[in-house]
Amino acid sequence: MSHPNITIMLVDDHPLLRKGVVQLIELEDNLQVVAEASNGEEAIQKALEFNPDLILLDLNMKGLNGVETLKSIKQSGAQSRIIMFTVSDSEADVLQALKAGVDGYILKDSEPEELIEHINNAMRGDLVISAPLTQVLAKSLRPKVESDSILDKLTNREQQILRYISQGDSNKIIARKLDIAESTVKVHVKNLLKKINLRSRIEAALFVVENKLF
Amino acid sequence: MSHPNITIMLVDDHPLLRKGVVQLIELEDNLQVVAEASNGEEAIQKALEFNPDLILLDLNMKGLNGVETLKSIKQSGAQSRIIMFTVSDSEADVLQALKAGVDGYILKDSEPEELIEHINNAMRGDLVISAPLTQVLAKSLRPKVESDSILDKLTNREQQILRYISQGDSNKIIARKLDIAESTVKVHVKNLLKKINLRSRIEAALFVVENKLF
DNA sequence: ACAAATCTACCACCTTAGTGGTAGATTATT
DNA sequence: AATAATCTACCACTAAGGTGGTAGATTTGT
Repeated sequence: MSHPNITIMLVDDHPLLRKGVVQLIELEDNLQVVAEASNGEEAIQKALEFNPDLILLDLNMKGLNGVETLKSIKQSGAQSRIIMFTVSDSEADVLQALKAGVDGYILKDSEPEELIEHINNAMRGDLVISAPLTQVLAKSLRPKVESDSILDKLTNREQQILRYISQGDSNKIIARKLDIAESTVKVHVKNLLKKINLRSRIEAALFVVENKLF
Repeated sequence: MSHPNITIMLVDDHPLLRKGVVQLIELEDNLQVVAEASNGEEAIQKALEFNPDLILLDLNMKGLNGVETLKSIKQSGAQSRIIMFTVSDSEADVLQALKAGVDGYILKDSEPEELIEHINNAMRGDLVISAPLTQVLAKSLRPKVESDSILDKLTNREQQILRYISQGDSNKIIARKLDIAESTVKVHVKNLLKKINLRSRIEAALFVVENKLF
């Protein structure tokens, strides 16, 4: 099954944990730990030296943290797939890692079989994520509840115009689309900015997308 | 354990499936199906009539689809928690439902015990999502690969300024932050807009957040 | 050491955005 | 029927954004 002989580098500042994972991995015929590192700098250097197929990277390390290390390794041109292997299920950590382009995010409290399965899936090209993170991810995609009330403050016309602003339209273009005068558009923009207490249409546009208002 | 006596409405256009789910649910002491509907319109009406604690809503129905029905029920002021119960694991469907504010998204091929557990968790206030959707959600949070190459076209300074633009800063403020003249900032803005072929800083800001560039 | 790219700065000019005010027409609300 | 809110429109003015050009200083690559 799965990939023939996958080479792996382990990055974690706890020797005991590395030992455990190595033992687990070496039980699999097709998996082989070819390098270990105990911090980010070492990881970056060894990634180039050993060019492993896959890197299991701890998130919380002294010195360079996981995300910084990840970015460096990616930038260095190494072809390794990189998986975060960490205890943190905090939204910020998960999102940061995803945005930095990890190929997987696995929690350390996963079952051993799960870890092995995830490794194999990652080498198949999947983006692997520990199942318990589903909630975390879903939440970050949801609109904030509070922001609804802000929309309520705006009249229909203002909401409509805010929608166009958040698409990057200029006042002139909005006027054309709504078939009203540009001066009228300006009035609405002025009023809606005041209502939601923002200083410019850019802030308004960013506000819309960040809060997923529409 | 968990909630005492949860009232549930089932919405699905397949009578057989409803039958099966009803039987499953009625096995639980604290769960009770108080209403069924076979389409969106009926669901909206009965949501108000029976005011169930929880609504299991099919996504693909004739007439009003699940998301539209969801929005209507929410707007009508019903207090019910609403869970999508569907076969679709497509990214578009999941995201649409989340943005519309569902309280859960459960796949129909879940194990019966899972469904029961999800229902109870949802009533505790959790956002419940079937585990197999983790990948789907994670992917939608990732930056698009192609957009990296666009960043490569920009010089360091231009990237830096684009970052500020995407935070809503004006040229004047950017100049202050970088301790350079506003006229210089304008030069960089002019050049970066030309390079990524956009017409205004708003489009640039939106481009950044939509592609999760930083 | 030289060329190319980048960063800096200024200028003039035009466009777009935002503010303050007035004011008529339409739509809800009471 | 009367009031309030909203939508429409215009004006004048200030601020901010964007374009085109020139040009010196610095960094990078060869």
